[in-house]
Amino acid sequence: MPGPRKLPDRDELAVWRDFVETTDRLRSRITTRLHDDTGLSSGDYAVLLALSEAPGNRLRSSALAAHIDWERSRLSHHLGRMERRDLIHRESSPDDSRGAEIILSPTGASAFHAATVPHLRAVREIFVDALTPEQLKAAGEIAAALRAHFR
Amino acid sequence: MPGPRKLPDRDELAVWRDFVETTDRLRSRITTRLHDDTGLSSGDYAVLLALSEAPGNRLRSSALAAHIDWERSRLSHHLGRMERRDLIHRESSPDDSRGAEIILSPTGASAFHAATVPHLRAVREIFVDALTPEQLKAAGEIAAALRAHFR
DNA sequence: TACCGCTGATTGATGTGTCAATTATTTTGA
DNA sequence: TCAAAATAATTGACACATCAATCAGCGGTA
Repeated sequence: MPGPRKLPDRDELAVWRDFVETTDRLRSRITTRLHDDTGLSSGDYAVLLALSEAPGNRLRSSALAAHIDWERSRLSHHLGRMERRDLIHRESSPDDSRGAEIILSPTGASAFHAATVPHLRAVREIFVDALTPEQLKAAGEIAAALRAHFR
Repeated sequence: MPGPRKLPDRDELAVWRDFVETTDRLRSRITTRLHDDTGLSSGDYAVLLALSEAPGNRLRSSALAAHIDWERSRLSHHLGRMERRDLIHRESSPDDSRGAEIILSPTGASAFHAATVPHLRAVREIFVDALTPEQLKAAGEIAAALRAHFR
């Protein structure tokens, strides 16, 4: 009687390879399309979306990081690049002078607004339209199962 | 009568966001685990796998790029880093002196062999074990549908 | 054979992600 | 009160991805 299987079998491994490779290309298609259409990276888009939804279009850096689930250092570097392009700017926080407030700039707001429709269109064309309603539902369930397994 | 929908609806968008975010984390978990367990990145692994399976453990750079479906420039940069770590080395091709032969080094071969079991174990634990057999099958079908849609 | 275009591969610039170390400020507690 | 611990954020170093530009060698053709 065999013990618990430790390694994936041939079929499971094939599904894994297909799945990673395909989801990788999927992301790459969408982000390339976003960049070509709008000049924004997916990181830019995530930051701008969060700021757009924030009251006053401003967030503490740590709150922003928590909201989009990024490491602080990643965010810091990214904000530096976005600030150079004038998409956001930074102010020091009045209540805690070690904190920084990130503010959506007019340039950033208009870039975001110009990006949203083309981006959503790309999501529909590249992702949603590729799947049947059942497959779309299954995709949601698979994502949920994987997340639940990330103890 | 409405024309063809152009944009995803609320539910479709929610599935999209869940799906990308989750597959992103999935990849990140697996690659972090691979790196921690073995010192290899997923790029390293892909290159070493291809060389291990090649006759004589060597491939023309262009053949390697085609095999793992990478841009040439990406591969060139990556091989430079791998060469510095002595995982591979390069020779100029005898028949066409523009060409480069990429050769698996002993260090590279043993790193790859030491990595394969831990890597497959991680794939099982993080991916395969998270899904029911039906979900795994659905994942394969979703990947196939997405790829088919990448005209 | 001498030129010109094509191909194989590398390079440099820039953007991105991660880790470890650092700086500045606030909080805690003896 | 004041030194140590905790917190907010940045920085530097490096790996990685993509794009455009470059370089060397091959091959066809006038």
